[in-house]
Amino acid sequence: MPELPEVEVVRRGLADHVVGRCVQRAEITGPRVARRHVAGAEDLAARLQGTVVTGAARRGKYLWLVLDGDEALIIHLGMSGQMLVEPAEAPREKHLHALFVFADDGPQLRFVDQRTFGGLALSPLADDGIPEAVRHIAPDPFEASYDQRAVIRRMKRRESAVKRALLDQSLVSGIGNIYADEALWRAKVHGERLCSALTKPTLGRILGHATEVMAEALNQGGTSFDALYVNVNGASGYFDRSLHAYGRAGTPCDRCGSLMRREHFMNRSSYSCPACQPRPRTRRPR
DNA sequence: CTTTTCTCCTGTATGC
DNA sequence: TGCATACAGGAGAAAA
Repeated sequence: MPELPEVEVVRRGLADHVVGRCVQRAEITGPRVARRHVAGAEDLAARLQGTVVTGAARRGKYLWLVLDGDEALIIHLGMSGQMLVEPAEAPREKHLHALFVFADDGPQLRFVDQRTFGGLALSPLADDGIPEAVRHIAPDPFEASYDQRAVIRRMKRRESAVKRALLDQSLVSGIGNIYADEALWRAKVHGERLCSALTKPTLGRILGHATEVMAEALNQGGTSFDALYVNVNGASGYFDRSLHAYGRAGTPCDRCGSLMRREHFMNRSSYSCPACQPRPRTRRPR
């Protein structure tokens, strides 16, 4: 599942293979992929025609192509989205939702998404380089504007579980279920403990571990890049052997040997060590 | 305002 | 073999 490191790998691929090229024609297939583009799929395709891609940027899990320097094509990969750079004669993928043909003779850019949680939209770029449609997302830990002390202050005031806060993209962006579990394992904290019950140094350690584990994943994901295939499988394909918590239910904790457990939280799975990460004593009110 | 739940989607795995 | 069900989960709308 694409979280920040995987999305960054895709961004780098787009920077290498798409920036500097002029869109001759765009096909948007079906309304769902353009559901965040209020004017609709046809409007999106029409407005992409003739634009020049001048940059590829990212905040958290949001990715965008800068068009002619003043507009952004927002790309969200959702759960299963892929950006593929392929020759025109490559067969159409079953779940192909968007196709970009460039004015040069180079390869096409395709958006393929099995579960269609992802999508494309055009959004004006603000002065700070962030598209309007991404403004509600907080900076991710690798941005210059990221202020960890401010994030800690906001977290400390929250009465919700710390894992919920880690997954809240308006607090800090880029962290998904996998890296949240990894950060909590490294920090030896159970995800259902309340933010307000943790000390600021502990909250800082958790955020630091989240940043660290994403940086490590990015280092490994970056090596997997294939010139003609902008990969989205960084976590599942390359970093998974480095995971200590996610998907490890029933296997020994890499730190203490206790058998890792799986619990359900926020309609998804959470993995943790019962010895290193004890549940909070007082059950949260429902 | 804050916090939580629901919903969107389809391929894969599992159980009866 | 076939059918039903669980699961994967990001993010925004809706509800509390």
